[in-house]
Amino acid sequence: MSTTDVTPATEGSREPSFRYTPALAQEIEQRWQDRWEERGTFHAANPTGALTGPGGAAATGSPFFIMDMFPYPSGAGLHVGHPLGYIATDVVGRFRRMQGDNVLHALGYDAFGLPAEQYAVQTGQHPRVTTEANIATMRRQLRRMGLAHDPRRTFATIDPEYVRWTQWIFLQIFDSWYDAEAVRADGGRGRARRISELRDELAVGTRAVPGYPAGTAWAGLSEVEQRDVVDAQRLAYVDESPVNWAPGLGTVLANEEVTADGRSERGNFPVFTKALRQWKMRITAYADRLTDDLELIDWPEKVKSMQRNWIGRSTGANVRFAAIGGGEVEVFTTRPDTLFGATFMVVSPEHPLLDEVPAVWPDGTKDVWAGGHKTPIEAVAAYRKAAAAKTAVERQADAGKKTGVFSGHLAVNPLTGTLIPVFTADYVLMGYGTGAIMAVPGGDERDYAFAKAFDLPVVYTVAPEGGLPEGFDDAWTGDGVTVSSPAPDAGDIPASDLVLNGLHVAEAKAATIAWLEQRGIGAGTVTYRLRDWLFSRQRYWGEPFPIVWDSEDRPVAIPEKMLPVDLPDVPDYAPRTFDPEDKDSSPEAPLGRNADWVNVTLDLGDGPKQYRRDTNTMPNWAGSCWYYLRYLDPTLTDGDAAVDPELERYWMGPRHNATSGVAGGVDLYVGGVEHAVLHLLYARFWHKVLFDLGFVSAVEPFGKLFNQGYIQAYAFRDAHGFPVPAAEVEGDEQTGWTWDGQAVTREYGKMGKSLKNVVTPDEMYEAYGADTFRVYEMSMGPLDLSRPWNTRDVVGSQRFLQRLWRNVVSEETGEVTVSDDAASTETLRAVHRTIADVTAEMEGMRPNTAIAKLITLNNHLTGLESVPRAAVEPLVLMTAPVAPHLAEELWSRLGHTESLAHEPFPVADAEYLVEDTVTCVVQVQGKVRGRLEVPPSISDADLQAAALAEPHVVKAMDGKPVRKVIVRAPRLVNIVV
RNA sequence: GCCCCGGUGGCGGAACUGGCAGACGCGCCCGACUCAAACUCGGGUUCCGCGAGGAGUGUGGGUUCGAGUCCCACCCGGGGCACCA
Repeated sequence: MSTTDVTPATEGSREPSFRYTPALAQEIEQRWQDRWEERGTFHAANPTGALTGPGGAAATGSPFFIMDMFPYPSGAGLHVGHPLGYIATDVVGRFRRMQGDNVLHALGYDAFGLPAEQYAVQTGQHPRVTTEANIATMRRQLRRMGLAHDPRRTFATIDPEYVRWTQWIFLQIFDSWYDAEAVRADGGRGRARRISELRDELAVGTRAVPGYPAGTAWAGLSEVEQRDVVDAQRLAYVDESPVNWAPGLGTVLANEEVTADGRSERGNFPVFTKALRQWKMRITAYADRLTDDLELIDWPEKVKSMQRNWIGRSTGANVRFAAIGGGEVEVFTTRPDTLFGATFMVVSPEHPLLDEVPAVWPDGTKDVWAGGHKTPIEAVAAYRKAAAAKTAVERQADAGKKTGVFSGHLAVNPLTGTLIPVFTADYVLMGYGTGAIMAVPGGDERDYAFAKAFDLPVVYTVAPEGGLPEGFDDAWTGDGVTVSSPAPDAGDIPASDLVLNGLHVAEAKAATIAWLEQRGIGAGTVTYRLRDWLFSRQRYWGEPFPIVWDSEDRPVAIPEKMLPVDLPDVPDYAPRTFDPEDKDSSPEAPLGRNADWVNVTLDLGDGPKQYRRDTNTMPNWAGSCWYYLRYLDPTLTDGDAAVDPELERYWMGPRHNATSGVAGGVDLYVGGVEHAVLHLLYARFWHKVLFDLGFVSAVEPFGKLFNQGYIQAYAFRDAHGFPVPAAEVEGDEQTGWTWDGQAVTREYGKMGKSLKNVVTPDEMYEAYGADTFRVYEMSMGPLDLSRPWNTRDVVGSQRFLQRLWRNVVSEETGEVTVSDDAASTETLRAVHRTIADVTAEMEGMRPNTAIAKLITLNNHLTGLESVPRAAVEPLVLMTAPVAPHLAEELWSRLGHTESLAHEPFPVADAEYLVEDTVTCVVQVQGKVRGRLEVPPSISDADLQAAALAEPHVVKAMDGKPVRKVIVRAPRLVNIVV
């Protein structure tokens, strides 16, 4: 290309004709974007198949798979905060490509889901129409940013060919069960196996029939009974159980989509617990692996701990307490060692023990226990009714207040033989553990509060930190971690043959569990907070289930050949919503509105039969659970699996030399922290099922995860509290802020239309160009930190690029001004120092400091009489990841005909990294008093002598004798007097 | 309440394993160019002090020859979890 095809910046001013202005930047940027696309510059080469590199090139270099959390194409459009992560991954990807890696980077669209559907309902257009329009807008905005994506590998989760594979994966999960004993490929125990293998084992009798008495013969069951047994084992199953129902949304939700205060994450509607027949996924079978394998991956500790908390594994013991009058109550406790102190029990209001209670209050019932009721039957019925009527919100609000009532049941503490009362109270949840607890008020705050409220005895069994409470004898020798049997005067507790005195908690737990197991009244066990994933939604805009229901009302898989099951045209795709508070309402699926679609005659292998289609759709998490696999080969339309195993092994297989390490997976996955327990947990679960079934070789889908921060913005409000356009506000921190002559107040937070503080990428392209925008976003601060957007500051990035341009091209003539004379040693040192630093900063994903070093070098070149080629070419190459268009343009003007995208990143020459002299700091009493220019190789003794002779140092020592000298040659000497 | 981050100039932020605090940028000040302004370019810019010098990384203690960095206690800000036995 020549220099003459550049449009000079005119604007009617006397600005130099060839200055790097926004207009010139835009021209350069669009030209290079077109060129990249024409040449396929960023095509990533697969090791096999049709997807080759630029010009049909084969795959070379180490595979590096980099990914963003793909966007949701909302109608609102992008603001400058959205692309931060995309620019960051682009910078990393471009850097790695220049280092010789085979970089796979593309972007798809997560396009099913509630907001798209709501937007469509509002605008009266079909969601497919609005969604595709939104995707087109977003593609345009993102292309204009110059992202080095492989354009052949983009897709949307709503594409029929994508839906086909989403449904296919569902069917794999449906066709699997979890064998906790089976050995899997990575050596651990427990994996998904095919349903056919379960049937075979049941048929030959090597596996007992679950849910039936031991010895039940499989052949003795009817066909329907057999199907029910098998269906109950599937990893995707239908189950009637209490689920989260949001009438205001018109759909049921997963636990992960409900906030702590009992509202829907989307829309903030109240959520009620309602028993409904719904699809679930058996994610609980993977609870241990989902916890343990966090150790294998390079993720932020914060996200790992959020997942650990969500899964909530706790180890302890189940203990059976015999109830008076027959039966028993099993409890779960994490502290079996405190069994001595269990002075009462509490069961959840939903606990089956309460279905039968004594007719009269037993002897010893205190008035406060009975709650004013004449009989336990009356008391328990009243309490259960009240508890059932409580909403999650009320229950949350009452947390801490202890309510409950005595059930009339008495049980025996197996360790002490003491009779203890069984209460029911809503602080015990049916959904956790066994729905019953042994209450140890001496060790548990909640139990203590309950004991105080109901006048129950308190027995301490563990020495608290900071000394012994009154009433304890010398058995308490510990420092807060010893346990003991209760002190002799702690209550009417008979002695036991289990003595824990003096043991540490862990030892005491183990001893108690051994004692319980020996007597067959308890066992060590593990409990999880995680519940199975509620997978069906009563919405239109999602993947239909590839399931039909037969005449026996049992689910039947649609054969793979018949996929995808497309969304039907329905008269009305709006969800059936209800009064948000109407908890008696029931979900109604929009897909049920098309009877012709629902009722079908299909030949599923045994002749044409009548079926009813499942009318649920999948949650929008389904599409994001496997999209990383789709990038590997988005053209795959048929075959036996959603991804070619060879491609998966190449891009994602376990490898020790990549950041993803032994677990394999995507090498770098960048996105917001908001998906810590939703998308990231669900995707790991699906991936592990696919691993068990042999479709993928990586143990984990995402080897390295990075959470980028958010770009936030200032918003301004007038005296009435109404937001005013932030762009028109004047003033600063000192003077205060005004808009249209009136004082306004400033606040800091999100960017949004309602706050009138949105800045769009399009505005940035127009006013500065994409490169300046990219450099600004990357130089604002560390990538994982949230920071405020300040349009005022963008000019700094523009000046940097302008100066870089001027170091190569004359603003007056447009001629390249670079000198081919040799560069000075000083300049070469600056260049190679910068190469070393920038490489390190880029490898550490710190573009902000990398840019600072680039600017420093550029400023150095600016000060030279003429800019040597040997200095500016490395600088241009190093700038390419952050400002690719300008770098390409300069590279081309410097006489290179190929794109620099695949040009090797500069490598520092060690010769120029050593200095002739270094500055040695001389401290007296730790304060800097003098400086010495010394050779780097100076000996400790020479340096000490020089330091002690330095005039400022001598003065500071003030004639005092030297007590000690610390020498860290060649950088530092500290003299102690 | 528990857990995890963070607190450095007027602002965004630098500072590798403890070793010159404030890189780079914004803003501001001074100067050059200009009739003038903008742009651009050069210089300065932690605070106090004319100066020598002194103080300084949320607060208070500690370890160390030496602490933004390590330890203890506390304050403030952000995030996560929260009656999970």
